[in-house]
Amino acid sequence: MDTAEPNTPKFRRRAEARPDEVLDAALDLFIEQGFAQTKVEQIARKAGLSKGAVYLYFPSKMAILEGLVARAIGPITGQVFSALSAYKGDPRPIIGQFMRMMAKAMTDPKTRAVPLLVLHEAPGAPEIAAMFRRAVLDHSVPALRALIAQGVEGGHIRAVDPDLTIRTIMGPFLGHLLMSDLFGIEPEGGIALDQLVENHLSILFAGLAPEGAS
Amino acid sequence: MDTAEPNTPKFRRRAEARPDEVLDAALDLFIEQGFAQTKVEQIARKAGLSKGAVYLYFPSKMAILEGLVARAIGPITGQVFSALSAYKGDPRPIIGQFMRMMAKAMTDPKTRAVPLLVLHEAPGAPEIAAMFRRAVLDHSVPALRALIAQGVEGGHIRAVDPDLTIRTIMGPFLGHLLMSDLFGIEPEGGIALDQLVENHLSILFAGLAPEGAS
DNA sequence: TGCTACTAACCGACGAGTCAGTTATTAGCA
DNA sequence: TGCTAATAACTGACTCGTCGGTTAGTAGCA
Repeated sequence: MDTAEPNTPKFRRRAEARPDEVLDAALDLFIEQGFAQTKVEQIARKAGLSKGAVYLYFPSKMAILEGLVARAIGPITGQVFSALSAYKGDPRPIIGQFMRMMAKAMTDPKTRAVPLLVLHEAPGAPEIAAMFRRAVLDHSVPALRALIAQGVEGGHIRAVDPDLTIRTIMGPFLGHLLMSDLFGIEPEGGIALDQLVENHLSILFAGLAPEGAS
Repeated sequence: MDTAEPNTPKFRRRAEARPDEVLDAALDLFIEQGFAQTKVEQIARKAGLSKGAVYLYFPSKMAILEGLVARAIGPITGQVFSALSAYKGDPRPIIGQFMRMMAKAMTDPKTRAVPLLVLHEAPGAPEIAAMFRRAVLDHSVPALRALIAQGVEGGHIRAVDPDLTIRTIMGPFLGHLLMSDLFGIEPEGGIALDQLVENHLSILFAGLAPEGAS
C-alpha cells in the first residue's frame, strides 16, 4: 500500500521529488476510488507524508488533479499534431499510425486513467475540462480536420465531412474506454486495444476509400 | 427558476405527482450543475417543496438519481433489442434505423443528460453503473453482436469481429456526446446529430460491404 | 542558532438526513 | 351545513459526521 521507500531518510533537503510523489500517490487513489472519494489525508499517507505537508506543495486538492493532468498531457507536444496537419496525401496511413500510437499509450492503465479522470471531473471542474481541451483537443481536432479535408480534396478518400468524420475515427476509442473501465463490459478474454484498432481501421479505411476501389 | 405552478393548492391529498416533480427538478439541476454540486434543498425549492418533504418521497439523494435513471431507461423495453437480434439478413439497414432512432432520442437535452449523468457518477456510484448496465447494455450489446455475427455468416457484410465492431458502430455517438457536452467542441453552427449519423453510416456501410462491392 | 521540511492537532464550513411541530384537507357526525 | 377529530402533506431548524484547509510547534541539518 505504501509507496515510500522504507530506507529513505525521513527528511530530505530540497525535496524536489515530493510533488511527483504526491501526484503518483494521488493518481493511484483517484484510479481506485475516484477524485471525490479520495481524501487528501490518504494521498499524504500513501506518499509517506502528513496532510499538512501536501499543502506545502499543492495549494488545494483541485490543484493536485490539475497537476496530474498537466503532467500527463505535458509530453504530448504539438509536434505530433502539427505533423498530422502538415501531411499531404492519402491520410489513411497516418491515421493508422496515429491510432496505433494511441492504442499503445492507452494500454497502460495509468495513462488511460487521466483522460478518464478528466471525463468524470469535467462537469464539477470546468478548469480541468478547459485545460484538457486547450492542451489536447484544440490541437488534435483541427489537425485531424485538416488532414481529412486535404485527403478529400486530393481525392485520396471519399467526400466526407471532416468534422463529423473525426468522431467516426476517434469515437470507438472512447466507446471502448467507457465500456471497459466504467461498465466492465469486455468480450471474454478481454479486449486487446490493438485488435480493436485493427478491426476499426479495416472498416474505416474501406469505408473511406474513393468510389470504385477495393 | 421555479417549476411549481403558482395556482396549485399547497397541499394535495394523495400527492402521487410529487415524485415526478422532484425528479424533473432534480434533472434540471443535475444537468446545470452536476449531481455532487446540487443540494437537496435546491431540488426541493425548485419542485416547490421543502427539503424535508423530499425525504418523504426519496430515502436519499442517491435514490433521486436512481429514480431518474430508472425513469429514463424504463421505456426502453427489451423489444427493440430482441427485434435486433432476431433479424436475419443484411444488418446494415436495421443498424441505420437503430442509429437514426438513437439520434432522434438524443436530440432532446433531457434525454441526453441521463446517460451523461451515468457517465459522470458511475465511478462514485457503482449501483448506478450496474443499473444502467443491466437495463441497457446487457441487452443492447448481445443484440448487436448477434446481429453482426449473423450478417457475417450470411455473407452480407465483411468478416469483422462482432464485439469490436460494436465499438466502431456506437463509438462516434459517445464521442460526440462527450465532445459537445463536456468540452463544448462543435463545428460552427453546431452539429446536427442526424448529420453525424448519416456521415458515419456512409463510412460504416461502405466499410462493412463485402469484398468487391461498391 | 537558524532554517528547512515536516507533523499533528485543530478549525470551520458544508450539506445530508432527522424530527418535532404546523397546516391543509377530509370524514364523520349531528 | 357547521363543527370536530383524524391524518396526510409539509416545514424548517437542528444534528452530526466529514473533510479541506490552517497553524503552532518540532525534528533534523548546516
